[in-house]
Amino acid sequence: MSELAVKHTSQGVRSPVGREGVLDVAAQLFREQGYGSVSLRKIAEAAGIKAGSLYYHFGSKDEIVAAVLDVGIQVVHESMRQAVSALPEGTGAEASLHAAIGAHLRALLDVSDYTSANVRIFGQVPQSVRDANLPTRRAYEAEWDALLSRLQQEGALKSDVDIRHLRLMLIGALNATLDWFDPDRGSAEALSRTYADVFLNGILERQDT
Amino acid sequence: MSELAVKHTSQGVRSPVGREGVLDVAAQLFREQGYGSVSLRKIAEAAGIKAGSLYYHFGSKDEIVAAVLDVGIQVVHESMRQAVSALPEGTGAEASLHAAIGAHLRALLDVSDYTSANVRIFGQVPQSVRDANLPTRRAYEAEWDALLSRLQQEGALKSDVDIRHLRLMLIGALNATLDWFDPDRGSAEALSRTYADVFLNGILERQDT
DNA sequence: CCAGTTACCTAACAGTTGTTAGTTATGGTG
DNA sequence: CACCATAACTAACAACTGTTAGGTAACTGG
Repeated sequence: MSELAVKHTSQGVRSPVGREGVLDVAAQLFREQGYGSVSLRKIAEAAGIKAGSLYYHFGSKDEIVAAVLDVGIQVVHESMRQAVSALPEGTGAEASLHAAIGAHLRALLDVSDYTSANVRIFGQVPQSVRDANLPTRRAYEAEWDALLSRLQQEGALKSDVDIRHLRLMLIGALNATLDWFDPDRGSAEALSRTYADVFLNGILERQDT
Repeated sequence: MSELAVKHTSQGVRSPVGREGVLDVAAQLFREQGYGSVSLRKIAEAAGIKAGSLYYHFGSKDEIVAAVLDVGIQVVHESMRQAVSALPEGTGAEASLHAAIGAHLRALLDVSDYTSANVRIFGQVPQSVRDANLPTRRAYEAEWDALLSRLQQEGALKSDVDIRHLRLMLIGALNATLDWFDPDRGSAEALSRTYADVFLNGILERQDT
């Protein structure tokens, strides 16, 4: 069930688990159980190999978790970048933000064990591992800041909101969904509509229209 | 430095660390380092006693962390409940929500190691410990739902927003501040103003006033 | 002054952890 | 066929984990 193990292709060729197989399994375990309670022996067992064998592919546990963290950001970054740049030129602020929010939530909730593992365990890993992940994170944050700044300069966003602050609030709120989101009770799609609406228009009843 | 240890009062009476001293120290360590990397020996050392002695006050490590988690919610619950009920009758939705948000953020960022420890480690502790903390959590969540429902029934909040959803989004965004908030770069007070404004009015530029 | 309670200490246990060294089986290449 | 890189395996290590049993010093009520 949980064994990737040694599969045989149609040619009868022994197909090794390999570095990627280990990372896939590690990302899934980290997402499900957090950092502290996932030992190298658990990762190895789920991958269908023995603990010592992990050291053929990686130099340490830190190296494994660092790789998972980096891929996690890269996936959501690429997803968000692409979603926004695919929009027709002159797209309004509402649609742009909605696209970015949707991409982030889909990567987090639907698509990637790596991204959800990153959000889940980043606060649990050793300082050195966190530091190693920082450059990748900063690149993603810069992408958001660029989008928000652009919208603000176009006059679509209030001029008095601090961009960094807004980004922290937004991504913080999105990432928090990981703690309670249940795919059986709603889609990431629907969620992103709700979030975009609240952030753009607020929750106060108004007498315009 | 980090030793509570055995202090002497003015009468020369030996004052023990005691159950509360242990919990105080444990809450601080959990807040700073997370759950997994705080061992009983670390807690004991920081409290100025030996690891085995912890079992005089507690039956297990789970019992310690469970106590920390419960107190954490109780503190923020009491803080929020009191802030809202202290408002003059007939206070508007904006002021009410601002008070509740401010109370939550102050407990989280200024006041309590217990509350911040709860937010930080809840996702890291064993399932059984999480379950034990659930009733206390639910009571706090119910307090928020009551407030939001009241405001919605008064017509102050849009009628189409789901209360549970809104509460999850709001508390999620507030708790996420723990990951980046720096008391040297701003106050919890100022933060709560920003958050209340964004949630109530949104970030879109409008042409009213 | 004695008995009892409170709050600690000492020393050890069994299990788990990340990690290492040395070995082995497989499949492609000259 | 011989050679070699790849990708595993086995077995052990020292350190650390939560936990337990039994002992001890100090203060308190009778």
